[in-house]
Amino acid sequence: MRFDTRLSGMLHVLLHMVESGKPVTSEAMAGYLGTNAVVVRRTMAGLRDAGLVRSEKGHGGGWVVARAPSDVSLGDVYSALGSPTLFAIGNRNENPNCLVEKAVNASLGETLREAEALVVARLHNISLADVADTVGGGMEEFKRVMSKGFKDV
Amino acid sequence: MRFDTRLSGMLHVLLHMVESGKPVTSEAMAGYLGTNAVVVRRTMAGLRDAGLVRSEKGHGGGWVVARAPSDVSLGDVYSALGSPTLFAIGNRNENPNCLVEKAVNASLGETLREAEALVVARLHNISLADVADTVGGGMEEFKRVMSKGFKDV
DNA sequence: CTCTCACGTAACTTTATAAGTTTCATGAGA
DNA sequence: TCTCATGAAACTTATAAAGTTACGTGAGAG
Repeated sequence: MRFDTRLSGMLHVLLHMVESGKPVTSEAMAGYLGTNAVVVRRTMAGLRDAGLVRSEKGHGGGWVVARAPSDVSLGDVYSALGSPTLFAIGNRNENPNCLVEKAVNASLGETLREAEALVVARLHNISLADVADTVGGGMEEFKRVMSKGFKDV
Repeated sequence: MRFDTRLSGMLHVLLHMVESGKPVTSEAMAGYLGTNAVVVRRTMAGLRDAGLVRSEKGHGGGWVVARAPSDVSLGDVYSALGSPTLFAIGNRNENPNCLVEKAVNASLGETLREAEALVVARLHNISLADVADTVGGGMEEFKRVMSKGFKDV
């Protein structure tokens, strides 16, 4: 299975967008991620539909965060991506006739559901602002923007 | 990504092996799983190397569980499979230069590590015997074998 | 008005990996 | 010695994220 890095990637560019304070183009974000602008647009489309970001066409256009960073949780971003499958493992057959397999599914399924609930709860409890606060090193401009509060550009 | 069902599949056949009380062929297990005997052998190889099962060639051969079902945890089986990747999501780049990406990795990584630890702990806390106890419906032979304790065939 | 910038989207290719398949070798017992 | 069963190499298939190509649309700049 190739491993889904959309959440990781989108969080990365969202923080750069907050840092920038002005519209960031798909091309620039593709640069941050070492990927293609089309991949960025495709993935950002979910966040736009969820109201987390807005996009503007033309000169000076690009993407901006549509809410205060303290009001966007990692869980919001995860949901906006369509709540992609969290686990790489799982039950072979979700509706087996075999009683033994049903027992295995129940046991394994319960464990995974618990872990999923934990992850989703944690993600909803961390905001972009929280992550921004943990960015180390001389990011003065970043801290300036954050300390002044978010301006809805 | 195609989703890893080896743990689920192996637990299923292990319980059938316990139920049977005699060697079960790869062919029979492939029947339980709706798959191919070679897939079963390939996957069971890890459990054999970990000492959880033994295999015998020739007439009357097949696979047997090498320990008491109460002494084999789901975590043991997971480890024997090589502790396959648990999550379908993760960080894009584990060793970024970008400070923003480092902050994202730390935040997301911590959440996933916590959930992974929870899953592994839970799996180590459930034995094959525990799962067997939850098998519902008229599995008299199964219960008989379990109540008599495990015979090292 | 038109040129350029930037997003929107469809359609296709690439990549990684579990799963599945084919084939042959080896060893155990009837 | 014939059959059964595992062992293992080598190959194909399936799937979904990621990557690419190509073209359309709307918004400023000049």
